[in-house]
Amino acid sequence: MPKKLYSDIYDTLKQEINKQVYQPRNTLPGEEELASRFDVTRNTVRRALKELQSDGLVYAVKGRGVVVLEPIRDDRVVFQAENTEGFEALRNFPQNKFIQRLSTDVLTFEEVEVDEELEKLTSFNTGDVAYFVERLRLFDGKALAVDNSYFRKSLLGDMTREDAEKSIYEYIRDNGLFKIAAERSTTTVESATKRDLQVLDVGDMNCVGALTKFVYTDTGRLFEHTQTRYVPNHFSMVDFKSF
Amino acid sequence: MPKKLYSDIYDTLKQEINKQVYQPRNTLPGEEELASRFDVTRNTVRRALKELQSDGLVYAVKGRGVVVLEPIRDDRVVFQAENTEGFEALRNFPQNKFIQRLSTDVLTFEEVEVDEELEKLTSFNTGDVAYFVERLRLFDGKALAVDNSYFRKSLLGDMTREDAEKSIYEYIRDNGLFKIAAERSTTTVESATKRDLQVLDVGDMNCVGALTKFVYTDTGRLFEHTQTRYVPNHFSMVDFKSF
DNA sequence: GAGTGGTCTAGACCACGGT
DNA sequence: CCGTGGTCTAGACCACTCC
Repeated sequence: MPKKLYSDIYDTLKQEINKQVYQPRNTLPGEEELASRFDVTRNTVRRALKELQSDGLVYAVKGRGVVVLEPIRDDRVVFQAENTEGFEALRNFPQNKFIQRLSTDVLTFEEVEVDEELEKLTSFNTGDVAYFVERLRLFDGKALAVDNSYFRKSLLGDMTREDAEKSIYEYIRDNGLFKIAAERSTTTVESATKRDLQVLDVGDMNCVGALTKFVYTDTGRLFEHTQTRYVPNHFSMVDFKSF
Repeated sequence: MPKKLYSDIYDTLKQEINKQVYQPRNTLPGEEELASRFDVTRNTVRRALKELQSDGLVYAVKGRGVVVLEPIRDDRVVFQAENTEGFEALRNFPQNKFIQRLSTDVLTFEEVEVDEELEKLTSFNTGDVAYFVERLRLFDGKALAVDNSYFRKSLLGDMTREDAEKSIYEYIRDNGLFKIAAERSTTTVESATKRDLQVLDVGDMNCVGALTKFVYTDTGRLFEHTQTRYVPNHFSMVDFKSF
């Protein structure tokens, strides 16, 4: 039944850490010992441990062992875990209690040809045709974010405004076009533009957070460029690095 | 001479991708073929490929191959690559042309006892003694960021204001106290506080970017909590995810 | 010196994509 | 079907930390 051994081990150890079977600042049992406990090779155990480390739960030190890190209390509010994933993902998040309070307005939907300026922004090629979609994201009717997206038409075929109003990712799946492989994003804080002030409920804030995202298909093609501009005080983005 | 085979392979392939020996949207040679080329096992090749993937250069698809992703043009300005690493790291960045234009002012240096409120913020334990350090980061004399840091005293021993004025990380290294293992950070956009307006050159902006960072020692102890508050339009943070 | 994680080899079988 | 990457085994040797 266990399809992937290492992810079973990962789950088990993660639970045990949360239940304090292994306590912060102590080390886990050695890799050899875990290997015999789960009846797998050391390599498989190592793989699970690596995943725990990239989650920020443990940290391995040569010659000492795998140390359980002290936990961090975090009582963030709206939009905690989400992030570079966009609203589509947010709404499908099972743990998300806010789904019903979220909605989307498609403000703009049009075809544009990529010129030099747009090439600089999107990294698409000059001459490409792209869909430009501007979507307003509402929470309890408040306009908290706006997505400015460009999609390469050559990869999407003929898409309609109605498709965009539902979910573009759903459209891609339903038509079996391709799979999403990866995304690269950068986060900044910027002055609010006139358009921001027009469409977003920024209150008396005069700047916005900006999340710029490039998305790849599984054939290596850059297919989407989205800049999400959002009202301060409502979003957060988490990260973990080990050295 | 090659200490780590996989990182040699990683370097080689990375160069070849940049030189367009392997072009965007094409696949790399198969893992087996690369293994025989570099005269290593497939596992070792896979390790190098995994690293390339986490850099966002390639993406592996089962049954098809390892695809080279189309590159992204990016002409960001000040403080490009840096980020959750803090100013210490920024200044030691070899490629950084701005070093000489950067400086730090220690505004506050004091010992505090952790109470309940501070425990909520820092995840330190009530009753701990911590150093509170407020450092202003200047670029060409302009105050672009302020760091509010708490360090657990029990891990640092007797540190002076002078140590903080140089570099706390240097202090830790020189005294052989411990190694930095990992850090967890969250990024948000927040309203500017009175203090922000006092010390930062925000101009007419009324909000700031906030980067909250928890840092661990290699024995698993949470030892630093820093919130960097920075002026809009000068910073960016990059990220890459694959699915 | 004993025990830990880090690197690497040489095999094997499977799931998936394209033909 | 064949070739691809994904998972896993069963060993080996090394570098490091701690006692």
